[in-house]
Amino acid sequence: MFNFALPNGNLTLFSILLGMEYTFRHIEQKWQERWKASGAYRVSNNSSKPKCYVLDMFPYPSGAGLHVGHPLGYIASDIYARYKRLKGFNVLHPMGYDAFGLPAEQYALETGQHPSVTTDENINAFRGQLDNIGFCYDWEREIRTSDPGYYKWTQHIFLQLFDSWYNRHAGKAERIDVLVRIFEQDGNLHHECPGDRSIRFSADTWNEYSYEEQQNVLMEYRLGYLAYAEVNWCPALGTVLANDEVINGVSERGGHPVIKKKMRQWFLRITEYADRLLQGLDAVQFSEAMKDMQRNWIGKSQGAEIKFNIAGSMESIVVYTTRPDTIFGVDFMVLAPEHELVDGITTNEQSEAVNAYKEYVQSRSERERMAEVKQITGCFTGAYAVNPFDGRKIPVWISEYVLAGYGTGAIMAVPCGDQRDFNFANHFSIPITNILGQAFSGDEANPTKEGKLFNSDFITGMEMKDASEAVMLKIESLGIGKRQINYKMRDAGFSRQRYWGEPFPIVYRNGIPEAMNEADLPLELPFVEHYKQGEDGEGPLATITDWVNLPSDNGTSLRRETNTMPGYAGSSWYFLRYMDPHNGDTFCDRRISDYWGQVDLYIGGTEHAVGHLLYSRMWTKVLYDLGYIGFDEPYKKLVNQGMITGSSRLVYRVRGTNQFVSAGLRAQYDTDELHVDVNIVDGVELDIEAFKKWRIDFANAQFILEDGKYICGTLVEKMSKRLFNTVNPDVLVEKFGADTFRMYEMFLGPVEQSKPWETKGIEGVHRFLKKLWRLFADEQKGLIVTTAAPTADELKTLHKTIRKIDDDCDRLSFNTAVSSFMVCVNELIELKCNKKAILEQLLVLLTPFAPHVCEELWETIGNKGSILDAAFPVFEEKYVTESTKEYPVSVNGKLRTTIKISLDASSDEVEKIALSNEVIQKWLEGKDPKKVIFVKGKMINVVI
RNA sequence: GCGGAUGUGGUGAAAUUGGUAGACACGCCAGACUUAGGAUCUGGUGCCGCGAGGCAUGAAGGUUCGAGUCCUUUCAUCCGCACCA
Repeated sequence: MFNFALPNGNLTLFSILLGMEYTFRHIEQKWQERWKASGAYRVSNNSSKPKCYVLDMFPYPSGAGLHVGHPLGYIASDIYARYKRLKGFNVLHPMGYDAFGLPAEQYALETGQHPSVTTDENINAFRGQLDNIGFCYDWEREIRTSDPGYYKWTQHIFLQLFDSWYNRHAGKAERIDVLVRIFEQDGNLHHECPGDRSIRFSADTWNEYSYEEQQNVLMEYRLGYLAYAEVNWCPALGTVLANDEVINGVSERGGHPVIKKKMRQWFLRITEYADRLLQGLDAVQFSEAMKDMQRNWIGKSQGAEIKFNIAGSMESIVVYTTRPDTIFGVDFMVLAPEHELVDGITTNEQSEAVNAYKEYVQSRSERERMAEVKQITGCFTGAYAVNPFDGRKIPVWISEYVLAGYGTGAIMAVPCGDQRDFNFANHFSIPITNILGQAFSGDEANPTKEGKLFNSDFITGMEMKDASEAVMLKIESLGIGKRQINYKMRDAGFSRQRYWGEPFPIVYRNGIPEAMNEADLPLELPFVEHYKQGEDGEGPLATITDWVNLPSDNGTSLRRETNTMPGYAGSSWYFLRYMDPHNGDTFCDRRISDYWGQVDLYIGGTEHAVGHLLYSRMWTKVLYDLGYIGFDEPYKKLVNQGMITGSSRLVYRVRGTNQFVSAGLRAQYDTDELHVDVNIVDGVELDIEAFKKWRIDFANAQFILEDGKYICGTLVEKMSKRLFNTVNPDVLVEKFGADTFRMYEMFLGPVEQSKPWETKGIEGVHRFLKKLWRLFADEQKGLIVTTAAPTADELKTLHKTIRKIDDDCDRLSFNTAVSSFMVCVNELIELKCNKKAILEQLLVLLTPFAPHVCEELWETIGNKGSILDAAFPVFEEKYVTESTKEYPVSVNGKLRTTIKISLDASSDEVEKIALSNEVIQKWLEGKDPKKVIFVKGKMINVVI
């Protein structure tokens, strides 16, 4: 009885669904189950289609779960992945978890629960929330950095770093045994030691070195190496603290003092890659802002190292300066308080003051040291350095604004050209030499790099740029210094005195680190009873003595490394593992990484601008150099999603009472401001009953209302549980559906832009989907789609939309895409269009955004196969071409009227029409126009 | 301190190449339908002005026939800064 067509082409034969309603939850669950059962999102590594790799920065599964800010980037990448699939690409779109980290360990310290247990729980909760939103991830490729099957390969790659050095001549990483052969033949004469430039040795010397001496030298070359560095040590807590956990020099928990403590730790020699990391930026599509941040972080500068002798001493100080031309303006010298020469040059009279100052600096964080401007601190050492050019004696100071890690840890201060030096000189009454002539006012420094020098001996009268070169040549000829390129970037600290991270696959044999046998990987993280740190700042692993100490045969001591790797270890290469996640033989088969290649689109937060991105770029370059992969930049295109801030709601309690006054009336009372859960506020109107139930102490609250309502105050701030302004996506999905939620997140604004969350507007998007639904179905009549031929207007609407959506998706401009869908549906309603030919194309366009409802309607109107693999509609110009244009006509640039004119009209004709227009006539007041500007298809401007 | 981003109606925003500022929504106002409405539909809505018109894209200048868009100066807010992830 169903196989007859009605004469009017109406498809009501399908309308067994009489009373068809948009039951979004039912539809979404149905399709999520079907897609799962059919493996709709499974991705093959073998395909004749072009590939596209769309990646999200994977989340750290925190206990707080997802709030609406998290999925913003995931939704954008999901839409893009689905769009590319419709466009005929084989799309890799995976997801996983950055599962090692401090919060889980902190939680374990507090509750005794093992981090692996809480991490699993958190991951399950995250997964539930992610699934709810309907992402097209291929979950068979899921990775977790804390999974031994994953971190086995993190350890493996670390060993490759340990086993490599950077050959500056070849410009790439090479194996350490290559270096050993070089040393055996030539010593290190042609390969300056990156760790310590003073290390020089010939082949003979090398061959005479003991094993230990050789290993020590090699350590100065390795890309993964050991060195000493300071950590935040909190004696009261017996713990090393993250910067995060230190606030104003004391521990966040308990407020105990924190001091710097030197410890032997692992580092990655990322500085060897500084130049390639800079150059690589030219070949990738990151925002200029992002590239600038990375360039700034790398901080390449060209300058000179100049040696100053200390008067009356055998010591000399090497300073680094980018302005050798200012050498005659040097009025004092500043050493970092940690500089190794400080104690040696300090005079007896000053030693007490210097020691006191050094103690003060010990308590200061690096950021405080750099940011402090109001308070100028420093201490004179009593020593004087001698300017190598004019023999002038200049005082040597120490101050916290000079950092030990940058340059040589010593600067020559030129107060007339550098504001910080100027302030310092002023504060300590150090006389200032003027080498800038009129350009220096005496009131502030002038940091100009253009102009002639005064009062500068042999470079007086020279342009600064030329003077720089002249001084450089002189320094070199005198042998008191050399040209030097410096980087602000430092080698990356790679040790954490923590439990919940990757153990290092390193064993110390009599104190000398050795790589573990690859066959013994992974070195699994052992279970511990407690998460307290070992003695002297060692990680918790140090407390498991029978794990740390290995049995040894011939009296040698064998001890494991007790630190673990930092959070960014696992995330530095995870994009490779997704390609080949189950491979037990290698971290990623070369053929497979050759197929997938670079990540085509990487979406994540700007907070990773420097750290994670630089580290993973470096790892990629190393793996490329060593021949494991065929490309040396991991991410071809990077987009940073903006942060969604919370929009908090405030209530005003009259001080000392349990009475709450509405926002508009609060000025009349003395009130305290309280954050209220945004989920019990509709817009700004408080749900009073829900409020009373929210917390026991509000059960008997009284209210002073305006117009019968309680209106809340609003405040935009960070989204955080503490401020009761988090919104759980689950709640919105339940109420409006995943499709609405996805589209609303996109509708909020450009993906890259930060914006406050406002739940209220979601109804507009939900209304849109209901309107879309009603193009297909009527609640009484059921399905109303017809097979009638579309009209020109309908085709025009459709094709305008195809062009816009295609373009917007390509540019990731999803907010404007959603608007275009709304415009399209509004127009189709206006046209009363229920035609299958139009609507099914619209469904394909929309399916990346609202996959569930589109699949449902796709099936309902009788299509076979999933809409996920439909072909993206093809735009045809002929349906949208116009013959006339309503031109805006301005007089002197101000819009006065619009006139409809044929697009074929010549400029003479257009001018005639415009000038004869009565509105324009009025403005002309009988005069002749000076000129008429006509831009075809755009506008007309009459200049009087 | 250094670096980055953002300022457009009551709100989120649009304006892709210098060419009709405020599309699309939220909210608000008025109306229709309804037993009902937190459903649906229709109309209106930047500000000032009765109107003609004027004023409007953080502020001040500039370039241009024409500036939200380009240039200079400036103010405000937010974010990052190496052990949070």
